[in-house]
Amino acid sequence: MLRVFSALANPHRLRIVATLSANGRNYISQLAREVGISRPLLHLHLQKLEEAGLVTSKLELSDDGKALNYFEVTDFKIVVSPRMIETAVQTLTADSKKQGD
Amino acid sequence: MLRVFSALANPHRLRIVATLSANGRNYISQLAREVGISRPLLHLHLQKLEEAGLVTSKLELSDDGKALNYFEVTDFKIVVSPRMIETAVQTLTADSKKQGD
DNA sequence: TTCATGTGTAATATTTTTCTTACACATGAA
DNA sequence: TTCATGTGTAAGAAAAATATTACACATGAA
Repeated sequence: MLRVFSALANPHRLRIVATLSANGRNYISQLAREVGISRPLLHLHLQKLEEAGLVTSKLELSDDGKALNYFEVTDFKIVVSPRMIETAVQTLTADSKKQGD
Repeated sequence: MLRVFSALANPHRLRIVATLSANGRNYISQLAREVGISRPLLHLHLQKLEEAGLVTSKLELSDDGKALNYFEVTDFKIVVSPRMIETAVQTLTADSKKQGD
């Protein structure tokens, strides 16, 4: 939960999710051009989104032999409310860092 | 929106919301003791939660004359989905920092 | 007056996140 | 082979978030 909120607490990552949702699945290099950020940076953001379970990736071979890593958004639907947070907090560890979705 | 996600992207703040939701309104010093963090730090976190609209504060005079700043959670209910994020992203400014709820 | 309680905030670490730059490796086409 | 395209990641700089410490101020009770 904390991991999900952290993933969404960044303008680039919100745009990435929005773009993937609007335009459908895409591979890193192409998506980087569309979103307007560098590939290594996008790679980092996609990693966080994937760890949060908001996107998934699948490595595919293109016709001309390139290995393309395709990303797409998952069908998440999270209702955030005080009660929901009460429940979610119980899953936080003592050192309260990131952890199991 | 970004502001809300950022506010929730922290274990202390999640606990603060959960505590206020479970135990009802409370003033800073008392809440600091319950949550187990310093008062200045709690003050900072409450500020972020209030800017995000997740809690509200009200200054009150106690019977013995002390000025107590009471906080309570708002009745927020936010449904987070890819489509919702598509919409929310449109409200991001070019320099994409925090901004109007 | 002094103590215990409450309020707020400024200045300074400290820690995390974010971002850039550079490297290494692979494939098909020219 | 060289070029254009794709992949990944490591190292360090830069920026932002987090946390501590210390200060200032107020009130009622002892």
